[in-house]
Amino acid sequence: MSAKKMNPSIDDVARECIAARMRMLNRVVTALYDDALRPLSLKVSQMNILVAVAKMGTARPAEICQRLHLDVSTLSRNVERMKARGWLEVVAGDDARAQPFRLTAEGRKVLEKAIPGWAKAQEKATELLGRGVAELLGGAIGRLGQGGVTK
Amino acid sequence: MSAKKMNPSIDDVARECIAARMRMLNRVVTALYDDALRPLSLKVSQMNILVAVAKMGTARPAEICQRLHLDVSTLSRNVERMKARGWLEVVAGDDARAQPFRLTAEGRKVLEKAIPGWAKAQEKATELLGRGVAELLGGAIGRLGQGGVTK
DNA sequence: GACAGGTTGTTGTATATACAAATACATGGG
DNA sequence: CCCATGTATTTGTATATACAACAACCTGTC
Repeated sequence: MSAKKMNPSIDDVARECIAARMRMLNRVVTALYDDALRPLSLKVSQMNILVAVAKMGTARPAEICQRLHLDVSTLSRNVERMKARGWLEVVAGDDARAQPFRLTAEGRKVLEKAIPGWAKAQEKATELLGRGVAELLGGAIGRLGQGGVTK
Repeated sequence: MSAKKMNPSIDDVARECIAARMRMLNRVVTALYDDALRPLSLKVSQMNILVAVAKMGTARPAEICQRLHLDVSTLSRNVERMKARGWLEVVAGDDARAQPFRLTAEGRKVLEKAIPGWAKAQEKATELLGRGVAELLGGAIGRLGQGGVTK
């Protein structure tokens, strides 16, 4: 039926575009979590960074970016805001270029306070997306292989 | 195993967070399309709006926003840029508050020139996400029901 | 040990995004 | 007709995001 790879039409794009759907669901899902976290003035984007740093202990920007498929400049600005809030702190390393950082006590506290709200949003998201999509996302991420497609 | 709804830990968030996955893949997938469209100085975000307008003929901002689950203020800025590029034009309506617009000839031309690049990106995205993704995502979107969850 | 080339981050610029507040218009009740 | 209330959009502000250009630093080679 729909054009596979031969001259798709505008209608085909409208009907099939994966980016459009992905982006739309991203907006909806992000809003779900951001709403739940709003009382903490925390957004899910920042929470995800806090989680990554928590897991890594001390992390260099480049490492986080590779894990999250985030541009380094994006992370730079995000970290800037989170340092300003007192959630992250830089720790000197041997390589003077690197700016490795870790959670502060404040950062960990915020992260822990965020979990109940996260859980509520996660439930709603699971219900909305269904098991299939959740698995799909996990599978695709596995297939990315650190820095594959995007790099 | 992993905590269902009782006191999830930071590790649980790291392992399971749907928003994190969705946002990560959104970045990767968006980059796929944006790369393919770069020669046209077009981004997939704008292309999706052009497609929606093309399908609707003449569209009011609020309608598009409902379809795409986009905030009206977001659309307002996007449309502003696309009007400046000569891709969209406003058409007066009976309600003086409304700003219904449609594609210009230029807009349609750009959209059509974008399709081959789109098709290549779509192929890569399909490969990355697996067959049937579009349908899975579509299912979730169907479940949204115009303005449901987000509204 | 100096220089070339690579790596790590930050900064400039532009778009995408949303919330809140302001604006402009419409509409129904007196 | 006028006002109160509601609806459609824009504007102010802040974050998220990426690309390009730059700055700072490391490393291997001669």
